[in-house]
Amino acid sequence: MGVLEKFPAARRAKRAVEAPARLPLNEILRGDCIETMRALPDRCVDMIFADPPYNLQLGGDLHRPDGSQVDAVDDDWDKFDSLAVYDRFTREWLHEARRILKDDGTIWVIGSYHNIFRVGTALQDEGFWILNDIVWRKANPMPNFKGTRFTNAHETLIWCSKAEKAKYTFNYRTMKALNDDIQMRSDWTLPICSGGERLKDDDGHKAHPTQKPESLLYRVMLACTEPGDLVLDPFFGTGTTGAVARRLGRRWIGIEREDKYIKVATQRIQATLPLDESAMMSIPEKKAAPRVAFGLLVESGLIPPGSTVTDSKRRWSAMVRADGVLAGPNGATGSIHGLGAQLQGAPSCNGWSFWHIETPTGLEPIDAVRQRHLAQLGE
Amino acid sequence: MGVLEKFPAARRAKRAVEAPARLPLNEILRGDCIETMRALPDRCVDMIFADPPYNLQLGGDLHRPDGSQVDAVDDDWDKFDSLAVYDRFTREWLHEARRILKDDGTIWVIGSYHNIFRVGTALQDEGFWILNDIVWRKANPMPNFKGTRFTNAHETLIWCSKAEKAKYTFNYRTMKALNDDIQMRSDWTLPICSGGERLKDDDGHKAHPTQKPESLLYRVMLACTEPGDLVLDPFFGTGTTGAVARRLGRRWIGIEREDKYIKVATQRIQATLPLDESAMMSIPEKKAAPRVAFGLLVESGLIPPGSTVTDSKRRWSAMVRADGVLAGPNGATGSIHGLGAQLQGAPSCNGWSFWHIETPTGLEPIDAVRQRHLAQLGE
DNA sequence: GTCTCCGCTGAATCAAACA
DNA sequence: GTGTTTGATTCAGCGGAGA
Repeated sequence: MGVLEKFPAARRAKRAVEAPARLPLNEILRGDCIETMRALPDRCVDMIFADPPYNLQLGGDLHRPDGSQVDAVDDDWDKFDSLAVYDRFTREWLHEARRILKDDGTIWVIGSYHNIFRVGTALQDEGFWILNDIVWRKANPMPNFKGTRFTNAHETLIWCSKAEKAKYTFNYRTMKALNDDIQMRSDWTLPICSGGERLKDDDGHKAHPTQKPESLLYRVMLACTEPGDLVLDPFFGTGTTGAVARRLGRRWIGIEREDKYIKVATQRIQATLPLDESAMMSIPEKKAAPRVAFGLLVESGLIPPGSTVTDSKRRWSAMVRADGVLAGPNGATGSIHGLGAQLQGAPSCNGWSFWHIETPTGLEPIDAVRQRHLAQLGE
Repeated sequence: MGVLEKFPAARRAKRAVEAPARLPLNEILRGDCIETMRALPDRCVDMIFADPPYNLQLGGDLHRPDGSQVDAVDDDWDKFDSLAVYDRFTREWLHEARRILKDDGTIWVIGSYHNIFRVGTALQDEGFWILNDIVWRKANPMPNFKGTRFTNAHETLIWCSKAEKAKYTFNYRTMKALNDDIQMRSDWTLPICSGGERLKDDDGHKAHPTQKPESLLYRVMLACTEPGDLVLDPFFGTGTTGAVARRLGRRWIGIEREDKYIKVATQRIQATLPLDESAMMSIPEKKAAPRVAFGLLVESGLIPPGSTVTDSKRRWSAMVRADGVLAGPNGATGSIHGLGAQLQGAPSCNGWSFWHIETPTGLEPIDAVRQRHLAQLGE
């Protein structure tokens, strides 16, 4: 388990090379999602976003567990039969999705209470590891006209890594920045897709019944992919995933069965302009900065040997030795981290923020010295 | 499907008589929930509220950034050997629950992403008919300390009738009144249980690791039961269900395995005073003011990435990045507030009034965009 | 008595690089 | 793989201490 955040350029470049040349990039593949995924190689996509059907009227692709064909318009088959059919369909496409997902990739699936519990169970059973369930709070849901239930005002997304210990990309800082510097929560309030964003067919009717808002895909992709990553959407519909991927400089593959949606999506994506790269940049993560050993600052004279460091409340102090080791009270010594932990009796400690040096304007964390040093290196 | 609302007094009276005299009313039954339910007769309760173990599968210790340790749920009752074992347990207790539920009764089950998909699947498989899934948005959830995921800020409740065509009670008007005369939605924002409501043991530690807030049960019971109805909670814990039932003039049965919880719950419920009947229909409730992050306007395309913002006198300008961060002159970046303060050399700055966008009619503060967005949300 | 500051806490599947 | 080292990481609400 681990988070890949702002990984080195080498890895990003590797990603671009990894994908076999024969992969159909930035294209809509026409066909059944399961069969079409079967034609794609193992471990070739960085993220999968899936908005599977949940009306159980899935057409001729569905078979009962015994193999017999299901007639979707035949309402004789009971609820349990239909649930079993839906489960089978879900497990099949998730199985293929898992095969073609890279080991450090993630999958997102969106649904409502009609199907999301089946999907979540199938995800866990296939070995995916749930990282979060996300609630999309619709700012403007359709009211419950009959007054028989609560207004169904949300949908649920499930976000999974490929396995419990798998690494995955999560752009924590970017999400925090997007939320006014407060951690992004698992509930997202976004308007439904309407107005000019809602695609219409030639008759002026909505082109697709469940077109998702671009803002939703925008947040998903900003959170869990890097520019250049490959995103697959096996239920492409009107191509919201493709449009947002193009806008954010991600590559994409769409799978869609119906020609009318392929037509609409193709036009839509062609009309979408990629963002300028400077506008796309995500927050540089601290983890990406080159490491600076404390000893380096001592060597450089930025923190001279023999100087004294204290914690912010001056409860403890220590002397900086020439080798970068701190000498604390009662003969205690250690690295900036080790001594800080030792004195506080804590399991661990970030010495960079714990220790401070005296300046004319007051105490300053030694991390500030490191940052100045880093800034100097960068020039 | 049908809703029993404002049913005639006759029906209410009938309910009171229906329950066999031998039913243990307003009592905590000590024992395993499945075995104990087996001893109850068919179709005897009007509602079931269940807060089963979540099967959290937590790993090692978790520390806050300040070094303190998170007091995690490590109780034996939350440990299951596998998902299969958990599923079997879930199906068994749901099967008994279904048997003792009246045909026009409803069941509520609460859970998190660890277990709720298993629960939802099992509910559907047992023949329950999902009416809504409800999201409890926690006003004050625990943050994600390591920055590895989205803050897990909600739990999910599933509300079911006994069958697709079953009648059930839903007090639509009560819910609407409770929500400032707007239909109650499927997402409820409520604080977690803390402060004086949180029960402590003799040592001053929390008596139960997962005590639910009374406000949650209050809303559930107001929505789906009538005074005099019988509510069963098979995982009674510290008795929130019993306390709220008593307060609202409902009858209750609790099932709990552990003596320490029974003891606490008994005291608690004895100390709970039933509401005056006239007071029973209203809840004072403060509505949280919606907070709109700048990034939300960027995501929504209201302020497109790449656009330029300036202060009112056009002394400074900055570019809006895709993540909602502003990129100013000389490589300076920051949030709308942070960069504004930085450029002015001020300790702080209200970015909403400081930054403006160009419009056909001149400069407009970005707060105006926010206000229009809020108006659209209708919140 | 009032206001401010500080500390504590909550159903959590919570690190990564290097030797 | 395993163990060690480095160092990254938090929000809202309540209540007690202190001004």
